[in-house]
Amino acid sequence: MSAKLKALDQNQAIEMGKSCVCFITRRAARCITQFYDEMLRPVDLRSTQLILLNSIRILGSVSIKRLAKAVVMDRSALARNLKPLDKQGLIRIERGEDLRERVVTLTKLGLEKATEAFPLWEKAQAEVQNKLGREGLDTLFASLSGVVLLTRKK
Amino acid sequence: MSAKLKALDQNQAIEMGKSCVCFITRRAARCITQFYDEMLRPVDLRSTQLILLNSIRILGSVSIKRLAKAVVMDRSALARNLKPLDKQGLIRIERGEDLRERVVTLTKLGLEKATEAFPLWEKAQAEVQNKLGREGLDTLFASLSGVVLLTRKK
DNA sequence: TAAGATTAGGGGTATATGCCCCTATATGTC
DNA sequence: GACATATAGGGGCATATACCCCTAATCTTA
Repeated sequence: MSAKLKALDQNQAIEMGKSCVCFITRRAARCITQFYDEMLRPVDLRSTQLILLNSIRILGSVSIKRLAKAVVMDRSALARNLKPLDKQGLIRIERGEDLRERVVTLTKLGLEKATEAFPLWEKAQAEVQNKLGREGLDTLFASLSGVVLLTRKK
Repeated sequence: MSAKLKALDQNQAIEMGKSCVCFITRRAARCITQFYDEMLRPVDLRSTQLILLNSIRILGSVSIKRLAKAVVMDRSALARNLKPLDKQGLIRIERGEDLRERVVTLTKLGLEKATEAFPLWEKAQAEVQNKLGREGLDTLFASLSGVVLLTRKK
């Protein structure tokens, strides 16, 4: 801080509060996460966890690195998020052929869990879709996907 | 789990992976947060922290409860998020007239910090806006605001 | 093939976030 | 004014998330 700046005024503050993409996106993520979490409570899974189980279901046996890339998440954060799933026996984590790698696999129990969760997810999804309308949902997706692609490194 | 369900198949899994509003929103929030965080690094503030400082700047002295409502966040989560700001002397937390309340106020240092951060925020914001286009940004806002309003309790 | 470069993960540290339950304080009612 | 109720926060617990740095394993190249 070299030159003395004119202090942030109320108008600037309001502009930031109203238009900040980071704020609005995080806020929405909080709300939506709570909503899905609530819907998933009967099967004792958080939405974040279902997302991971489902991603593993899609990818099959997959390294941490590749899974992290698929869900666009920091590797070490992902590794930590996998721990509760491992502890509950929903996934298995083993050394890969390449000994540097850890390979993550869905267990039988994990597949069952995802299977139970699916209809609940569908219901949550349907409600949100209902509220936003088909069109609203499409534009939301387009915007958010755009954001991911454009701010993502590498 | 009473009746035996048919196991989640690949198509269902892919549908969930592609269309889950929770997933896509969280993913976008992660990316955008990283982007803003990086831009704000020179002033040693995280985007979440700037959002809070700015909200306090707008509201003036404000109780935890009211601030939480303003940013649509869990009270206790918010209280915790305020701690690092308090520790750095950017805000002050005092008992209110109503002794149940804690009143949060921006300090001189906090205002300075927000002031320094503002141009960096503007730059980040401009870049995102640039990428999405004015229109894209507007629809994004409309959708995400809609989501917040509709999933919010009370 | 041995030395250097690259890659995959893990651990440390810090923050962000929510739920539940407990305590302190107010408020409202008889 | 005493008691029931409602409200504001705090603490415990668990998870989510990122960055940095370290180690182990693999790959590249002289």
